[in-house]
Amino acid sequence: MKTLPRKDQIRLKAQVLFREKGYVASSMRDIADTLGIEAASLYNHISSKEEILQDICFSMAESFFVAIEPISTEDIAPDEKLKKAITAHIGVIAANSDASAVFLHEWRHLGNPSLADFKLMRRRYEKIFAAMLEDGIRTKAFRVVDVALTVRTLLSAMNWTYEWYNPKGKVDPTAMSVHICKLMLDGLRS
Amino acid sequence: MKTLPRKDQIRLKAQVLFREKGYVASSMRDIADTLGIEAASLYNHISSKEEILQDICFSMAESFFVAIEPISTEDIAPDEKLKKAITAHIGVIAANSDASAVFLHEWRHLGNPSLADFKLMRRRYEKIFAAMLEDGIRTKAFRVVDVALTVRTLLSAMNWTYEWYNPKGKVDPTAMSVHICKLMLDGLRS
DNA sequence: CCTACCGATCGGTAGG
DNA sequence: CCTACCGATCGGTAGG
Repeated sequence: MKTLPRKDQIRLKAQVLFREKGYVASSMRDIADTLGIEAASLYNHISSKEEILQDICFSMAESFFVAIEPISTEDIAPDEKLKKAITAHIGVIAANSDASAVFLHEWRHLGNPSLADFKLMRRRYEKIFAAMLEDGIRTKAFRVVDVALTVRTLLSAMNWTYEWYNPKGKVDPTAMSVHICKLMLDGLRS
Repeated sequence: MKTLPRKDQIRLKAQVLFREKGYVASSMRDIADTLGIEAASLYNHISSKEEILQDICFSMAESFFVAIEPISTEDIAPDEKLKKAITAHIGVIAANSDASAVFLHEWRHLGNPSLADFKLMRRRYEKIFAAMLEDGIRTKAFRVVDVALTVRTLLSAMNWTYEWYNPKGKVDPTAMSVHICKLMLDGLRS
């Protein structure tokens, strides 16, 4: 039961506020209140409000890459690989639902150069999924689809799931993953 | 080439700003600047900043209902009905991409009672899609799925499309609809 | 970590 | 539709 470093406590509380009210509408005083200190005291641990947002966004990006990259290089069937990737992605979201919400919605309030870096990382991440789809198309495991469009649809289908881990988990991550895998691979038709 | 009423001009300019910077980060002075007037002058046409957000959110909600409700009562096969509904929904987004972005992301900055009304409308809208899925499951056109979960996945798969009608339309709405219909009904597997 | 405070900006009003 | 202005609040700093 070790107490976290103050900086981590700040990020954790800020995540919840940023998710609930949005980054811009959350003030430093709001964050300080949740910690029982004055707003000015926050600046002993962080240098700016935006630094908190940066920490959240980039550490989440890191988590997604760490989860997905090893899978992308595995030598398994395309449909199995995609399933593992979907499951891993949703697993990261489920384990960090507040941070995921912030990562997904508040990144645009980053200033440059962080904003440009963030967009590049996102493109890199999309390309990993694109490569998995292209592999599947080439080996005839998947039908021919517009890859860019399918990647975006797939990511959107996964990225709303943080909402279900809101206050208390309604559905477990495994069930979500199984559902989305099946829907994306085989569709709704019986 | 009739000039729009000032109030509509305000909403149109605000849509673009709210989409780009978010509702909270967009000031009344920002909006006034795009119209070449002073911030104080806006209050001759609207009563508050939030009223603009309300107008955008509720007029979009209205557009979605107007598009989807007639389809929901048609007497056609479940898969055809779902296709028409997806096409109609994406059509509304494509025709109002700025307002759609605001509708989808900024609604939470509504105050009560608007916020509560908005959430109710959204639930009503989800139920229309849920009923279409349940019909399909009952008649064996669709396989048995978790309906609530599938509705959310489907809506998410459709609702990112406003991004592709950003500055200039990259893809036409018809292509987007065909793609998403096919993916949702038959999946990725060949 | 606090007190005390800064300049900037916010949504909005009064009065014309 | 403008000038002039309001109180509130913002992110952040100085100094201890």
